[in-house]
Amino acid sequence: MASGKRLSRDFFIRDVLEVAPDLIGKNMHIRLADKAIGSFQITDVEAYRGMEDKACHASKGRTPRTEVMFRQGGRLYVYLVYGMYWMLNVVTAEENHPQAVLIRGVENLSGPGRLTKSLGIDRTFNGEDLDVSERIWFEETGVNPAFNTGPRIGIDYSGDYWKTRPWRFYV
DNA sequence: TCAGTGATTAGG
DNA sequence: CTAATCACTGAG
Repeated sequence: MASGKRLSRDFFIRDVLEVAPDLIGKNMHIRLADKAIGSFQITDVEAYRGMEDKACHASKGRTPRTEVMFRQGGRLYVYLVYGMYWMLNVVTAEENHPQAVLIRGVENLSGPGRLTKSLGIDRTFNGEDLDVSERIWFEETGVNPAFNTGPRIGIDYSGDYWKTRPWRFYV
């Protein structure tokens, strides 16, 4: 597939368990504080899948915070955790299928909280449309790095079944 | 191992 | 209104 092409809505309107591993090796482009566009290859993601997934915020139903996850895929879901860290997620699937991919890391930036802090991602990115945004989007690269799978991080509260789903994908 | 930090949510 | 919870990080 050609590189340098923006991933359009159709890429994200698929099941999160297809989209999440597919994002490994793709480039995230973002307008930085100095106005330059940075390009970062994605290395670490997690899938959160619907209302039945007890680790997914949408499992508690539709709330103001989770509203964007219920929309059609291709937008960002950004929220604050522990009063300090913004988490960057990409909404996937069709409308009313609340799913999202947490971007845990990109090349040279490990950890979801450190990533957003470094790149200047905050609440203003919540709901951003990845089809048309001029400050953040994803691009095809043509590379498909080998990756590992494992349980998701920081969701011990979700019970034995959900906390052991191997829905983390990382290089 | 554990405190920091404040938005979000359920409940009274 | 109160209080619990939290998809994390860095210090010790």
